[in-house]
Amino acid sequence: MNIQEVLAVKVKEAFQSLYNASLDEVEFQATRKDFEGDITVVIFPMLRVKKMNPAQMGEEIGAYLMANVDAVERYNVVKGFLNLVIDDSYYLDFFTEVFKNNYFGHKTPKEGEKAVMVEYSSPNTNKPLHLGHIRNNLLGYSVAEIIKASGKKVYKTQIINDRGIHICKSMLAWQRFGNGETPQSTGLKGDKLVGNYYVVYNNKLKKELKHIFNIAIKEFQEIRDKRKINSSVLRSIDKELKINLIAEAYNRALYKYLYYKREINDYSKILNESYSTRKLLEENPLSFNSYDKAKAKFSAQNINVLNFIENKKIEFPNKNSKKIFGILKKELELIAPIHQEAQEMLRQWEAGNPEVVALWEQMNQWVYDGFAETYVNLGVDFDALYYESDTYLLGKDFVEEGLEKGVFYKKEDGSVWCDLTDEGLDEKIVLRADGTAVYMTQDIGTAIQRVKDYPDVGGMIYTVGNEQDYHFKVLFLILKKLGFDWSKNLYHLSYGMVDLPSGKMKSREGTVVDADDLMVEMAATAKEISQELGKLDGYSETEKEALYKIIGMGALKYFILKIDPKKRILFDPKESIDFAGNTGPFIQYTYARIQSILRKADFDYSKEIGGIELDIREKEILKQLQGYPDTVQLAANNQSPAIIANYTYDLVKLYNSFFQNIYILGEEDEDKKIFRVQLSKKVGDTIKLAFGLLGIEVPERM
RNA sequence: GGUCGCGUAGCUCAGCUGGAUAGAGCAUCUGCCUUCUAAGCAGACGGUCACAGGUUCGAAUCCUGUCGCGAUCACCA
Repeated sequence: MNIQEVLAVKVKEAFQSLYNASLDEVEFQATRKDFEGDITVVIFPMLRVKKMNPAQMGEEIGAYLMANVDAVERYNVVKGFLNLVIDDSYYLDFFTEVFKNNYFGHKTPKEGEKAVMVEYSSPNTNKPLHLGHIRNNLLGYSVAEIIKASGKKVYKTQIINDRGIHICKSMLAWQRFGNGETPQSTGLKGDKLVGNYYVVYNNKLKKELKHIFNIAIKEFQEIRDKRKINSSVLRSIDKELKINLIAEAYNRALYKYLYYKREINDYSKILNESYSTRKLLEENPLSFNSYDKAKAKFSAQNINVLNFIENKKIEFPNKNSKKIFGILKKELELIAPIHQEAQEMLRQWEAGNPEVVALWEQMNQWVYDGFAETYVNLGVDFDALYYESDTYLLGKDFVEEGLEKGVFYKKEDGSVWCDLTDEGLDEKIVLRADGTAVYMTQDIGTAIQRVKDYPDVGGMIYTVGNEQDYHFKVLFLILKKLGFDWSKNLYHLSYGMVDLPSGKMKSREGTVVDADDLMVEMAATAKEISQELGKLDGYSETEKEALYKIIGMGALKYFILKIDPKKRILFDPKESIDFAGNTGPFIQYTYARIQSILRKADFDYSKEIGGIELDIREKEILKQLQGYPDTVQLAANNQSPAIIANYTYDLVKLYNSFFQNIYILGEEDEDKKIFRVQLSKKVGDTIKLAFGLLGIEVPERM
């Protein structure tokens, strides 16, 4: 029982005996620095039960406590606050009790209790991990460790998004332009190589669009010439007509582009924007025959631009043609030839085309090898892996079941929906008209599969960005409607995006902070600072390099984890992450200082100490240490590593003040000296435990 | 436009289920390495807690509205 619990009982007792009334709750807070005392009882709420002057009540309760509780040494009353001074011996007793407990504050799971599954990372396999993934990984790993320490069994898991159009884009670009490159032949990390081809794909797409766009402008001009629409006429015609004209221009442009691509061997000329369409037309006059062939081929596999746009029901601004072109361009992306090819590849993958599957397996393997390296450097791990290629068909059976139960309903076209309007949400599709699974179907299936695979799982935590808040709200509701008892223990650990000053990170545009690069940079900065300070005499080069990594990662991890998960982080690559102040290295430094003390304490400091007078700073540290178990529980309940980070920082600040103002090994009183060494050890151990929960290592020296 | 989240010192962030005069770090300025590691310590400066109402003994915290920023509102994942 901690002091607060003891006092709560006694205050209730006092209230009963003084005023003959019972109190439900007693409110405590830490005493403000300006007043004498260690813990404060707030009197105000008690006035609801017994009306009287709060100062007088404080006096009376204070007197009762002093007479009846050994630990209460003195008290004073300020307005409605009863400040209690707790006896040194109480804190010393607490300390001797926990000093030998190496896992003070951490609990081990009870037999037969339900486990928690924590999902994090879950990357796409078409590009390398970036800073956004780092936040995800650090959060997921840390929350898993915190929940473990709070006394629950935890499984760490991820679902690897190894299939889909995005992977096909990288595959297509590699097949087309890769010249058989491999990680071995290029010396590139596998995920980087595959990521490069994702960029290649997007560049090709951009070029295609630009060219179609250029042709479209010319077509538009021709349409205007033919119909004699000059600028003033164009301005005056209504929006609908204008859109139709522009769409028609696009339609023609797309056909022509496809034709060139099919009919002309070296169509790279077309991709050269400086090459005029008109000149091309002169050199390669379109015969009706070939044009129609191209058109027929195209129409067979695509709807035309006009239909496409009509079906999309795009809201156009009623402004100038340029803006309309802009919006059309975006929509055009989806029907661009290269996108069609990627889609075709996806169809072949789903049909099990051996060549495509082999390519897919090879490129994914490259990515997995690359990811494995990144995960090792990040210091995260997993107990169970799921692959989307295995799970994307899951969940359909449960849709069937849900239909029978009346949880879902079928629309005329055969698609299946869940009506969530009662819950204030919309209707949500759970199965396409053609019977194929959507994102939601998969997630339903995967959740159920996981509980099947791990029957002791009683709840799950999904570490996913806050852009998917709605998705998870719906997912959890659907699982609840399907009647799974564990659905009440599903949480979306929703975290804020990591943004750059220029805005969102976009892999396809290359504006990302690469995870591997960042980690290397952090270690390099740590090296720079360490060398400047030059305190590492006697360390070998390998030892030093290992240390730089520990410090660099400490800075990075703490920088990210100390921030409340739900808040977004603005990361400016130009400003380096701090190594001084409220940072990981500051806390690591304190740990290293403590180890230095312990190395020098070459005497037996194991004996139990009592009866000494505590310095105010020692007392503050003891109070902070006493709060560690509650902090772990609080962090687990709130799924917030930031709570652990802030706690550790406060502890370290108190310790540094103690370290710098009071002699430890230089103390003459033998008992005090031993106690101070013990206190240092305990603080060091607690730093190590707490940082362990954040996935941050601590160094022996720095 | 509907829904959700955020808004605290110049900057980055704490502030638990409402409690005393709102706290740290960075930056700026003062001191402190002749006994344990100065990535530190001691101090100064810095606030209309976005704004306006409400709830009450008491509001940064709870409620309502307004403004600003972000996310989301796909038979994409």
